[in-house]
Amino acid sequence: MEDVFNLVERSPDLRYTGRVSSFTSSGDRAPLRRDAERNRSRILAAARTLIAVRGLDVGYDEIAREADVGVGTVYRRFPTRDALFQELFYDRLDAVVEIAEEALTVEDPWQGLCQFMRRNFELQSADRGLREFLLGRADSTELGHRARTRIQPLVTELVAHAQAAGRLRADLGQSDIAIILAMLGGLIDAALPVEPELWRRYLAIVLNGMQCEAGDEFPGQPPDQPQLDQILARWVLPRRA
Amino acid sequence: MEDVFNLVERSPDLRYTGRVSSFTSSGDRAPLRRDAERNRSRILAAARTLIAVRGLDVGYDEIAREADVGVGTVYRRFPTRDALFQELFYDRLDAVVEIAEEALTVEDPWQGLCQFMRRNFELQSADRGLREFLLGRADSTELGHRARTRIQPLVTELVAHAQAAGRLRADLGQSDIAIILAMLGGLIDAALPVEPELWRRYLAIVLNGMQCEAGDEFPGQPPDQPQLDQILARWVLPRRA
DNA sequence: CTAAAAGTGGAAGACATTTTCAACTTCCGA
DNA sequence: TCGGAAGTTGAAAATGTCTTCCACTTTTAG
Repeated sequence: MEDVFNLVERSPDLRYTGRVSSFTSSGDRAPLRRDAERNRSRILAAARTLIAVRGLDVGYDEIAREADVGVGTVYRRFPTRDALFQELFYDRLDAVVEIAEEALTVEDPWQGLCQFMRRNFELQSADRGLREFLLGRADSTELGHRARTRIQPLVTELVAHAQAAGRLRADLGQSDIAIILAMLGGLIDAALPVEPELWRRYLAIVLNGMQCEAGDEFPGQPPDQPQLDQILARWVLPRRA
Repeated sequence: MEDVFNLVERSPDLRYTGRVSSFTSSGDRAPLRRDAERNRSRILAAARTLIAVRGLDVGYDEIAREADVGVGTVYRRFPTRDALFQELFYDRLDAVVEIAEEALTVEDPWQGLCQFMRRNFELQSADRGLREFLLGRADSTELGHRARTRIQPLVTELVAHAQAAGRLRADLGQSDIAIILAMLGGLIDAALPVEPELWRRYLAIVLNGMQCEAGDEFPGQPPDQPQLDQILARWVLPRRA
């Protein structure tokens, strides 16, 4: 049987592997005292671990405890949550972009789209914070905006190719993909500790439904950009600003 | 074009229409003083409105203000949130059951299943609290348990019929329906104020994917009962116990 | 080595919400 | 009508976070 969705083979591991702060958007910040730099790294390491497991809502006090540092130090270094997220997720964006670019090189454009979605979830399964960030902060922060402008065109292209190849239904748009990613993201959150691979099943169902072969026209339209932004911004309502 | 999903016509309105506390699970409680009874009704009415719009997380103080009653009164009457939810949602269950039973009488079993899902969302669109209750409290409370034992067999039957008719894929189970309902429920939450009917589009996609005609076998298995319970219980993590 | 600058910790204050309770009010039955 | 049980109220205590602040420590430059 042809594996239409390419859902059985696993992708090469894309989890975070090192490099805590070598070069980021704020890589040009004023140099810190040696002890301060050390603490900064410990805070980032602690935050990375905690946020990957428990999401964006972990308290500063908990990060401080894990990093073996006072709360005040965390506030001094990252006065806002967004400053922290910026450091944490800046380079993770490249991983997503890479996934999309690689998917564009796949011979069969439909397989490419499937692969993009699959790898996306494999990446996000390992990092709840990243998932919440990409969904909930879609456009509200500097980094969120950068994420969108880098990733969205690639998705649009993936969609167009798959449609040109006659495999993806013509009445689907780039924003439909975003919505579907968000829908399945919710499932990952809920199912992760129980059955971490369950999303593959429902991704397969959805992909099956997106193919050309069968069915009537889908009701409604793909949401336009402002709608999409609003919807995504509301999806994971972050308790803490 | 045949309207496979029957997604265009709207169902008759099933919103809550009256009867604040005539007979419920605790309909046999000791009689209250007249003023107490009146306050109780006002609290329930206020809570119903607020919770339908804003979800299960509205504070007691806000309910009290809306009901024009002291906070203490709310606590006296409903010492736990679950006691309140019990009153609020007891009869809403019947609406869901009714939807399922009606769907079972539809001639084409596939149409029946589609209709069940569609009406379910129409009901839940109007009541965010109900949605959160049905998802998040799946089995943790008395009423939640009752909900499951009443609704689940009906869904199982709907699924079996649709499969016997050769329209629903054989590798789908009752619990898959539950997961899909939950996935789309998340979308409703996010999209309601922006584009309240958007869920119809993605329901159509999913239903399309669930039909027999195309595609390989779906990976994995439908989750079993304990898995499903855990997953649903985690889906909407309620801030307040 | 020393002094100033930079950095630190964590108690205390601010805040938002939940829960209790003692003084007060209303209702019911005799 | 009246006594007392039932009910109400809202201020205050409890709770759980988030954020600030300053006396103290560490680093660095000279």
